Amino acid sequence: MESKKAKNNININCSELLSLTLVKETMQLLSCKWKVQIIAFLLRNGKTRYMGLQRGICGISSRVLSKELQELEQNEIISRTVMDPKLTSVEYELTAHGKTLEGVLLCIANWGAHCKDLFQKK
Amino acid sequence: MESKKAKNNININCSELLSLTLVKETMQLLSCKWKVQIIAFLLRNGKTRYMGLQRGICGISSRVLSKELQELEQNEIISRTVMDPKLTSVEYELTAHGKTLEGVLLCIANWGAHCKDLFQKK
DNA sequence: CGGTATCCGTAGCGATACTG
DNA sequence: CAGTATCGCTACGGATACCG
Repeated sequence: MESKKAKNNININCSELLSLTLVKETMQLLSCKWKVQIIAFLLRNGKTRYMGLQRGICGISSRVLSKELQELEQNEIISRTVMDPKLTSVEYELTAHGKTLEGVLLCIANWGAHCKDLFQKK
Repeated sequence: MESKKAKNNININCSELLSLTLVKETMQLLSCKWKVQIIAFLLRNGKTRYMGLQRGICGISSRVLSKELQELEQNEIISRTVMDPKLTSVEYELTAHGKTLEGVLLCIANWGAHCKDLFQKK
């Protein structure tokens, strides 16, 4: 869009730009209001049905749950399985790929814990 | 691993809830549109002035930059130093605490890279 | 230079009703 | 049960203009 005005002393090399892009993209995958909760829930509880998710994740509306599940499915983080052809039972679970997010979430949680310690000491 | 599932309710134990809270809170700290870019920029370039940030982070408006810097400062991720009492020079840099986010960002970027590989193979 | 103040459009979320 | 459809709100972000 805009022209890069990095004529001054700002240099960004390729690999750094790349990793920044990766951070941004990954954050976008996760930064919706409920996505991390959905993922965390599935990490803990495994395969779960639609209503199970809605009951387990307190406060999420049907509309939003549906939308975020679709997005997670598009990104192949979760899989959707229709157990009953009459749509009376659909199961969601993390894909193998989705499960690798556990490490990322732990990393984030760890930092958060560290952060809390720091603020409590003051 | 024993997971208690009541008929209607799903029980989550304390430590799990706690870590989920930590993930959510940390995500909130970072999930504004430009924050990770500000942090990444400061990780690379170190101490930077206001205009330097605005030039370096392509597309951010003055208003938003200002707001996000304030929030980052409140969370003690960055520090703000007035170099000139007439406000002609103000420098921002990561605090020691802020620098610990590098690991988290790397973790996220790594996952993103892994993720891309996976999609390209298909 | 380093911000605020103001205005405005849109995306995101919530609540609710409804459908197959 | 597993979703969509509809509506309404508001908070976020972008574009200026302006100020000390």
